[in-house]
Amino acid sequence: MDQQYDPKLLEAQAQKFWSDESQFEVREDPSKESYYCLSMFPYPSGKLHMGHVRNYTIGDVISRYQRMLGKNVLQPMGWDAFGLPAENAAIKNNVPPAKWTYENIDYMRSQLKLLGFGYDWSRELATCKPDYYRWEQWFFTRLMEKGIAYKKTAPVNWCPHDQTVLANEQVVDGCCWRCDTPVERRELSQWFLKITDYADQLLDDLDTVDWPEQVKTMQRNWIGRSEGMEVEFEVPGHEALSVYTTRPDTLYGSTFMAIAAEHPLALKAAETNPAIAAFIRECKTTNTAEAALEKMEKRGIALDINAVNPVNGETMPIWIANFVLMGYGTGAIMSVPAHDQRDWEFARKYNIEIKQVIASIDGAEVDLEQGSFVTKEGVCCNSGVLDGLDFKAAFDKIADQLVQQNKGKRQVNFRLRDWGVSRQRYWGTPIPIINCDDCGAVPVPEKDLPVVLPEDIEFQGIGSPIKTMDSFKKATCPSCGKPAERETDTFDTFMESSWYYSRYACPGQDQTMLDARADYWAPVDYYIGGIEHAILHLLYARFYHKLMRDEGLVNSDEPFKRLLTQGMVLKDGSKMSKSKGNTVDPQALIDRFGADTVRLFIMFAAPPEQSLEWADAGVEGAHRFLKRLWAAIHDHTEQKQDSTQINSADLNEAQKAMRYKLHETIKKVTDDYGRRLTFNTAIAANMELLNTVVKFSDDSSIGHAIRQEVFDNMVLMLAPIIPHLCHRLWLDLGHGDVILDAVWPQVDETALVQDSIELVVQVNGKLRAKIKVSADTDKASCEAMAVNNEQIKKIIGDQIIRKVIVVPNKLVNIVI
RNA sequence: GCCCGGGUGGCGAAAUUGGUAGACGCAAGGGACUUAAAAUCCCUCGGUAGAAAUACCGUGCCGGUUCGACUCCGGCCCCGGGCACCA
Repeated sequence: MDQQYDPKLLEAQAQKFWSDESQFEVREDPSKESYYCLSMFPYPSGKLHMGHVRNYTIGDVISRYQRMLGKNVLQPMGWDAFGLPAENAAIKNNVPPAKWTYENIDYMRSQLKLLGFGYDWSRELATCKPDYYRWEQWFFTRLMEKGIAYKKTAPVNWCPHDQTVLANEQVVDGCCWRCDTPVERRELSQWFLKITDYADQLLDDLDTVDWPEQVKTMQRNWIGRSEGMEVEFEVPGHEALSVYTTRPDTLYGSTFMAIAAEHPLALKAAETNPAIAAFIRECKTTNTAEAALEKMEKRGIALDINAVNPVNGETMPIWIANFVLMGYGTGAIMSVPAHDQRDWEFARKYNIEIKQVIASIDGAEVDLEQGSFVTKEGVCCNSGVLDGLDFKAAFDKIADQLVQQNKGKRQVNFRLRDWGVSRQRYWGTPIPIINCDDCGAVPVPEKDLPVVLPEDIEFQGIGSPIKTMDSFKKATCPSCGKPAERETDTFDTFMESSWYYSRYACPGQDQTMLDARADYWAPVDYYIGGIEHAILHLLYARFYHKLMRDEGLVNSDEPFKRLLTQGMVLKDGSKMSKSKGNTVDPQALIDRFGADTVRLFIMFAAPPEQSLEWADAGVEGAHRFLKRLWAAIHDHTEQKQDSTQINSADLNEAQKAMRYKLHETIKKVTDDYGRRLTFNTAIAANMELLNTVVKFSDDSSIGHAIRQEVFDNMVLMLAPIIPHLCHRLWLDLGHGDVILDAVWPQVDETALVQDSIELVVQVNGKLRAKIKVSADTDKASCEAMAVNNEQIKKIIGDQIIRKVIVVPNKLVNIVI
């Protein structure tokens, strides 16, 4: 065995072995339990960052652990290759997005290989390749036929100077990031998927998945099911206004209506009122992002028309307000300033009546000078027939009355909005539509798919090049055969990332989107990725899975059985990012210390779900441990000894203690891997075990046998985390098999039997003494021994013992 | 603004079901080995007081429940993630 731990050599050897032997290529095998472990695939941005390293190390550790439990483990990798950064790079460096993307993929793939991740590379996919996105195009045409895909107008951020659509990210302080021109909101006709049709299923099926509760809560809140009423407000001389409210019990306190700038009533008023027209123009200068909308100053202008409150016939002014959007709901709301903070602020600003209709439950005075009174715990007042009723009773009473009078209906609403999938960009999947003057939007027939995105293009400044490319645009209507134009918008990249997990199961399949292999592997047993994807990506993928199920492509309801959301990698307290200039390049660390050190450190620094504070110095500590492990096993294997059976009955105290420590560690580490997923504590436990075994100086043949047992198990326990080193150490410890398929360590319960335990003695909850007692001493004896302990006697003195609490095998608390 | 998290030594963290706060590691200080350095090994290491034994204080802040609270409850402060066209 070599004297020095040489990670470069040893890692190259292990990786060559895995690759030559195709150790990670798997096939469907009905005789074995399958385990599909998936990490969120990366966007090929250039090179790996620490967040990737963390994500993929977690996935690799889980995969290797599951394999040691005897499962048929699939761990694939691919590239979320379409997206905005490629276009930005194209503009900046004058390189086609395709070329830039493929070069990044090549480099990042080589980095993943250096880190030793056990991927089945024969299944690799990139979403920008036609053999992938053709099925997405085909599926979209199926969704059109089913009416799930449809067209409507929706607002986008528009830069009037560059004449282009901007992503929210490209709007900085309300202005275009390139030319600083104030951004406008503009309505465009776009494709949508009816995710709202699946809102109930998406909500209900959350109960069936083993996900972190916080992620499920976020999704539930995002879907936002609410029970309320749609209420009609008459507007004399105009069409009635319909609004949705979850608080019909406050109708008597509604003192004004607010409508969106794009609302027909507003547009009509603008024709004759220049002030209103100007206000509407101003309203269009807000970003489409909800956060921006919520944070902006709330402003409005009154129309000279009134609505009629359906419960009491009172007239209410109608205002145009910049915080009401046409696209969400009906574009009109009823405002109750006394019991809604935003309405309160608006009413104060414009001197609108504030009328209290909910009284506090204990009758205490409500001060509406300071702010609104927002509660469901209260009873109605100033509300005619509702007076004295609580929320539920008032809701039911007014609902029944309005339904009877034909002025409203009960309605369940969702906050969730349909998924807009059109993007006015180049580097994405072409939407497979031909727009014909006579036939409208016609899907491209299956025989003509894929609609291939031209890759050999030049970026002429701003805007998608295919929008002006005749060779792409000119088409023949599949329906009537007349000249027509191909759709030049592309899909939202969330489309590609919504089904890639199932496509991994079907490599080489060029006849259908998915085949029977998808159901052997899917649903994914463990999905690992950043917490930043907790809502959008995961919700869209869940939706897509249900769409595929309803198309008969898969037979499960949910794509991801279990989910692990890893925390972010931080440096100096904030997220590592190029713009902040606080990135750490994993490559330099791999070059210097080897992949095992990087993997070990990143798993040791924090539990997976927690954010991880990067510390360069800690990496050296991880490297030091590997050197110590190498040296300890080296020392051990140098000593030639005959093999001896360990007979637990014949061991001396030190030998028993050593085996106790080993099996206690196996028990803890198995729990850490399998249930808790706290790899940091699993590593710490093995560090303790190493510290213990190097102090175990027993030259006897039994001592040697115990050391062999310790090292064998230690290497097995660490193999998923530091696979290269353990691959080598396993051979050096004399094993002829491959550690990848070795069986996970088993606890020897007889080694865990203890004669005596340490009992903690507290006085008034404070630790005052520790006493050694034989295991399973009964309560009364524990109490007697504690009270008679010299140390404890001194503390108690002549004070009276009021109570003694005994927790067997743990502690005694004496209350004086 | 709304939704979801987090806050423990000089630093990363541990304490799993309400039961010994700070395991493990980093940094720092002292020592051994060495011509020297690196590497390695040993010791100390939450704060205050003390030579020490020990005592008191200590898990963002304020209050509560409990024999006992980092852990449970109420109220605040600060930091992070998401908010539908970044991925």
